Amino acid sequence: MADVTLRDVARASGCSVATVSRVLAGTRPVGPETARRVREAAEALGYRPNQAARALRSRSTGTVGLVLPQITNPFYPALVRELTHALHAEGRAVLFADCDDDPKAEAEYIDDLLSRRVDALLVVPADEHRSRDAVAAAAARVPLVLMDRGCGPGIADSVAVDNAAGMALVLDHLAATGRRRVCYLGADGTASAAAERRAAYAAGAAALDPGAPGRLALGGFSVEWGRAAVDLVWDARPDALVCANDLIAVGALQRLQQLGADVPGDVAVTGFDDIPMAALAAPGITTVRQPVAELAAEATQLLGRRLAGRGEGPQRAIRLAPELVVRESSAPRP
Amino acid sequence: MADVTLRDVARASGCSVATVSRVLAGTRPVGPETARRVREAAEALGYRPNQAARALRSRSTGTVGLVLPQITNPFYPALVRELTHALHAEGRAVLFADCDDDPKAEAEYIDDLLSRRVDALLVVPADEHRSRDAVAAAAARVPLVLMDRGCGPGIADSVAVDNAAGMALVLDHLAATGRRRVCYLGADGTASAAAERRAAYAAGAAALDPGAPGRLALGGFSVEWGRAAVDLVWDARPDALVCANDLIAVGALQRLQQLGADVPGDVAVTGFDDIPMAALAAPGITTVRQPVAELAAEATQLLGRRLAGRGEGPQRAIRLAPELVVRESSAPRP
DNA sequence: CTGAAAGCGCTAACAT
DNA sequence: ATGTTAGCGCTTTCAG
Repeated sequence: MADVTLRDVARASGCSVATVSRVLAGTRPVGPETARRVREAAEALGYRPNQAARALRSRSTGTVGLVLPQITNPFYPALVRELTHALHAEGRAVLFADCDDDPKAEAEYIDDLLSRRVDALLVVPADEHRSRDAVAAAAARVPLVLMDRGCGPGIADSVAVDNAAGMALVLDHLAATGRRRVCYLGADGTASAAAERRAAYAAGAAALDPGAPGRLALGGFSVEWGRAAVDLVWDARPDALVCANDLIAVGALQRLQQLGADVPGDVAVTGFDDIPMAALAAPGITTVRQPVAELAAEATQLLGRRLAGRGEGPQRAIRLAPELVVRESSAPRP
Repeated sequence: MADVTLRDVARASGCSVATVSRVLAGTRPVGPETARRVREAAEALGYRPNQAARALRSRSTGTVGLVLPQITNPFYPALVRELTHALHAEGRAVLFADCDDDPKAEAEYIDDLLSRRVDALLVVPADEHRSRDAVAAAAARVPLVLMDRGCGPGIADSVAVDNAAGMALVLDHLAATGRRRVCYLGADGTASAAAERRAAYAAGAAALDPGAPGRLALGGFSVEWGRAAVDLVWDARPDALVCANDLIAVGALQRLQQLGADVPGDVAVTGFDDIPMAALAAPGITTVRQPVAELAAEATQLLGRRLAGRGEGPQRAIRLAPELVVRESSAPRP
């Protein structure tokens, strides 16, 4: 099945390749009768434009690169879904790379995507510091939007949830339902999500109890850490465990169950992100829902603007307000 | 920052573009001294080959399309991860599309990927029947491997887990641990995974109890269905619920908890797939682990063979044996 | 072993 | 409104 090209369509419709190109790309006005003939011929021959040729000539592939640290992190599938749908709706295709939390692999993937001439890049950086050089270099070549995590100031446009606002929602809710001895089970990394949530806890927890800001256990964003962290704070007799994300909360719940603690009777547990598991845990986990669809829409809009405006304009850092989802894990005690 | 091209490298290294191309692509022998000069010049100028041009000329983009029904289905992230890693290891890039369980969108994405000149396609078909035409048409144009689900016989190479073997592992395990009144909570679709697991249950359950093959509730592959299905079979006083996948098992567990049934004391529960949630549920869910990395490796190998061999050879349907993962949800009663 | 030259399929000036 | 023509950057004959 030989590929049918513009020439073939031109021959079949009795006009020049330029005209055919104009009809199919809609770049310039064309006589209605000619246009019809061209379209019929194209249809009849089953013409499919060769995007490689188009890309070579027009210096635009209609493709954006998406670089993630770990697709298996349960927060990302929903983000990928929304991003790819938003991008596809604009006729763009998505080149996907999962760098497995390795900044070195990340740099290589970014490089490869650039050499494949992506029009733009969407990056969730693997590491606040070590991703920086590669991201900055890439941002100098194509429009680039950072998502979910930052990697230093002034690097590129960025879109993320307002972590501080989310943590404030949690603390307000716990205060309103009578919790006072709160503890924070968090992550110690420099990743922006970890740092911002930690800082917001420290800033807001004092309103509940003067000792609260100091009651924290810092580890990683994982279920295992959630289990381990409970043991580190259990002696403090907390009545609420504020977790930096849902995975930690799931782990905490498991360990509390082993210890025979009643949730929410003895202690409330809260998470962050609202991954699917948060709703399915027993009890359901009160958490902060990231507005994933809106994050994706903002990111693609930002890209669209840069792509249209030749990269002009000041850098933007967009923060979207999250929403508190109250479930059983923080129900008020009777 | 103007792009540096082969010409620039040629000029800088004092030889022709042809020679530079040969050095960088390694297609033909080149004098060692010239090669060194070329490589140095390329390095110094920061040369990056333009893949669009390369693709246009060589009729190969080094890109494969990956079409999924739903990235938010918790089984797929791990598969995507393994597939992209395997493909990247061969220097290929991955164009990703999520068709949201819609065969029509799936057909459009496949079409788009084809016009972007992917070298090959990896497809998890959205629907056994309605995906068929688009997949068959695509398979006629590029090497295509079906994964996880089929879509009719004779369409393309395929790689999937051996669902019948997996179900047999579950039934053997339940028999060995003294369960007799088993019920099946399954999916009614024509999707191959649903049909094969259902058939394997029907075939194998008779060995436990003559009535077992008839005790089944059929719905969808979801948590909600798992919850609802328990009520439909509860009157039969089952001592084991065999679920068609882990999501159903999670739902069943939730409903059993509400009913005050003890798992595994009163009733065992098993799943299929071994998604992350299966390990994290309470109790942990006994399930059938799909060999995801091996599935990905087989699929990429199949593609590689077709890509090298110009599409020759008989169609292959590869089935990989799964592994039983025993957790608390099916622990023997004391 | 190396260079010159011919395109891959398409779009964008430049003509008409 | 349409046709002609010149490439985009690269690989690949074909000569030397």
